[in-house]
Amino acid sequence: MKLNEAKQQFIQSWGAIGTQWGINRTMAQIHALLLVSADPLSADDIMEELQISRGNTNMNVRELIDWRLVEKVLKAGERKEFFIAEKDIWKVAMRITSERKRRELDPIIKVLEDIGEIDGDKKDKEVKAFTDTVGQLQKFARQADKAFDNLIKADEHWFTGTILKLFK
Amino acid sequence: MKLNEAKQQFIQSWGAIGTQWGINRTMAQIHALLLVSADPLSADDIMEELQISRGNTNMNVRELIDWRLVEKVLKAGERKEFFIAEKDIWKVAMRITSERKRRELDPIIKVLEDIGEIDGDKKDKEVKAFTDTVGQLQKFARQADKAFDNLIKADEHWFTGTILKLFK
DNA sequence: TTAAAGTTTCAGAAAATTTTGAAAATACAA
DNA sequence: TTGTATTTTCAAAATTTTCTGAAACTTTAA
Repeated sequence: MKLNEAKQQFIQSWGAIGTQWGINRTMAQIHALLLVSADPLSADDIMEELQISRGNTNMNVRELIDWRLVEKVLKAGERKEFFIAEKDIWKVAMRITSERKRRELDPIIKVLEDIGEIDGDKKDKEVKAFTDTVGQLQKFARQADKAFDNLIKADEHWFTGTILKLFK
Repeated sequence: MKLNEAKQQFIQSWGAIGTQWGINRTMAQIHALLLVSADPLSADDIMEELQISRGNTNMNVRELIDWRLVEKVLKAGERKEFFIAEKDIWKVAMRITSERKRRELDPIIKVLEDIGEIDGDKKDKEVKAFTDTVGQLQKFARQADKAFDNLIKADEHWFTGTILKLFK
């Protein structure tokens, strides 16, 4: 398989997978493109490569920067901005994990707390079914929350250089 | 907070979260409704409660059954079908995990294998950038694949009754 | 300053996804 | 069988999400 063909397939697949996980196709494609590019790309490069508009490019690059998956770099003597992706896949996974945790898990825990305590007869089977499920979810969500925190913390500190490298 | 109000909020939140993870809103809402219902519900019950059409109900219940999160139950003397959700959140998490693994991770690994070996000069920095990233992703995906397999296997066997219960 | 290069914004258009509802299919009782 | 209750299907409609492109804005060099 030729490089360009393989690149193209990677970009398309990454886009499709992103879609299934609630990430917009273009954002995933830009990410894929930057992940496999040797050098920083400009907005024009991305537009050209993916055949998308300037507005779309700008919005999704900004979103990727928000997620700390991509950053701006400047080239000496060039007025344009260029973009580069974090290439260490472990770091990428960590950033996505911590970002989704912050944006989604934390709010879930809040909702579960709000609705966990309800008025009404605790003997009523409808009440019981509700509080049982919500209680289980609370426990589960808190456990997951802690687990992710530890994972992220561990990665940001000492572990990084030693034990976790075994898994890379 | 009253039971019905809390139930309603749970259903809405679950739907919103589902959307962010690429699961359609109605599917998540039906799941939420069944999770907090004491008794099995019929298609009519679900339609009534969520104010959705019969077709929509049917499609999404079928999908939930596909995911092994919901099952049909029959009531003696009733011609209608009723539905009930798996209520053990640990099992729910396992099923979602193994289903997404099967549907998504496995195909990713296949794509990465297909595109991992490309023609061309391995000294070329474009080629190198591509194969490096794809190689890292392959390693990562395989590691994740194994980890999930072990988790699922462990849960299906001996562990279930003993060690893992500590985390519930 | 001015103007050219580059970036951002956002209303409307396009595309993708979800939902409806009625017809067809199926299951069951008499 | 036949008739009725129930479930399933799927084309079209509604909704949601994404994308475009041109105007507004910003930055920089001269």
